[in-house]
Amino acid sequence: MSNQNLYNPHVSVDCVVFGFDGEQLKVLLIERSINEQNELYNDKKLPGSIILNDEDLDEAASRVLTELTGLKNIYLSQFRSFGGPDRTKNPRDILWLENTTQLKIGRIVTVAYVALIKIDRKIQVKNDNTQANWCNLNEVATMNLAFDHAKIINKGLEYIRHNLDIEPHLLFELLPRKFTISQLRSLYDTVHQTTSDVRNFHKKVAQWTYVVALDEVEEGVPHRAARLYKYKK
Amino acid sequence: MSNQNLYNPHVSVDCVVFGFDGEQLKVLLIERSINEQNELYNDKKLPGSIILNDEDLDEAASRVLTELTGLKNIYLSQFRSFGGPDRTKNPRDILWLENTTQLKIGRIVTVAYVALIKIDRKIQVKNDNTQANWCNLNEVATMNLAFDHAKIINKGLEYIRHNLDIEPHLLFELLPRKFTISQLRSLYDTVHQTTSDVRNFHKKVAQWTYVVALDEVEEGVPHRAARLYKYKK
DNA sequence: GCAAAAGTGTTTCTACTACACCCATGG
DNA sequence: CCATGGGTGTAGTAGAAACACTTTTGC
Repeated sequence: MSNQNLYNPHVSVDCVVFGFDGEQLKVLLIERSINEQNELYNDKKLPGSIILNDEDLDEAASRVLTELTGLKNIYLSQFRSFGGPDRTKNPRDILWLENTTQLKIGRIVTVAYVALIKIDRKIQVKNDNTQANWCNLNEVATMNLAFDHAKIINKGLEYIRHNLDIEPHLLFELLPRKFTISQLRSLYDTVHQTTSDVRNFHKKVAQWTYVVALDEVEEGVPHRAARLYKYKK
Repeated sequence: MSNQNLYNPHVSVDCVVFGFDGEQLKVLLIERSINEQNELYNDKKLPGSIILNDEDLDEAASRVLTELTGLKNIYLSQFRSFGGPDRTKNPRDILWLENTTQLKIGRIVTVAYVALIKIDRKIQVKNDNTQANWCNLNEVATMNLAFDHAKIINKGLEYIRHNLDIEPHLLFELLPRKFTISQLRSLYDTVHQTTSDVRNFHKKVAQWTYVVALDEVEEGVPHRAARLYKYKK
């Protein structure tokens, strides 16, 4: 990526990529190494990028995800921008920025997106020396994160919590194409921070016209196999 | 405002300022004149500004409102950023930008805020040659607006529609300190695009502990005077 | 006394809650 | 045959919706 492709080094996008492993929510983070006085310092950051010339914000976020995962058509929603002057106060972050962009950086305003992906889709990191990992959300607080990325993750989580009430279809972006009611309930309860009654939840889902039963059941489980459902329209 | 105060001319804030006149929602727009080939061209724009050095996004939006209205402690909430490369494709907008900032401008990413103010508060425009007017929301579609400001206003309206369900207190930012249940219902229905039943609405409000009745009634009306209420806490 | 808006209760329906047992399957 | 999770119905409660007449006041 050559410098003249860059729009300007003052605006970036960052993506909070959520996944669900059947038990808890995960977030996709990039390993970052900084060579500081000949000592390697490791931490994590959100996938993100400076905005390219002639690129819309949404396009930039979409590009970041495609470069990172090899996937297209990922659910993406802008939720907030962060631009405090103290975002880039940490000397390690400044060092990393200047090494990465080869430019002198003042501060960066970043536009943050939430992305939802099915964790079973195999992620193929295109970029050679980039490593991405799924991290448990409740461990994020104890990890070292670049810039204000911990804050961004929290705001992103708040955002999907609010929006699942309005747009319940967001749930299905996180589930496999064929899923059981248990999986759906587990995800629903994780996001809503509730514990639903099994029977009441079945009734609720039965009224969701966009969840349809398949003539299939799950396989390879050491107990009665659950019916599979899919999301429609 | 001297140029070295400016952060950089690539990031701005714009404020969608809503008011309520008792009948409908209004938005505060700035008159803009552009001298184009010795002909004056007039249109309107949202109040906004480039971000200053060492200024947080929220601070910038707050400053814009204080400079414009003379008021402090206005409800403000960031809702979305706009950064499409075609935002600054209109030659008139480019001309205006260069005249205003005295800088060569590529494109601008703007962070948009919603502000809610009581329309009875007298607005004192500080800036000499700036004129601000309350415009009816349903006339916005037919007016000439700078940049993508029409789109920003629509997204801002969507935002408060969603958020009034979650934070009903937002309503009181738009009403006078003392208000009648009718005024509250009228505003509620305008924002929700509903027509509430009068009795049911009274019952609903009676359960809102943060709406308290005063020992006062409205004055100067040619019919039975309505009781006044205030918002508490 | 009339025009104009304020204020007030009851019934119905709907949506959510609580709660316990039998079923199918693999080992 | 047993351990594990899958699947089902009913009764009670609380919140939303429908609906019409009397009251107060200025003119």
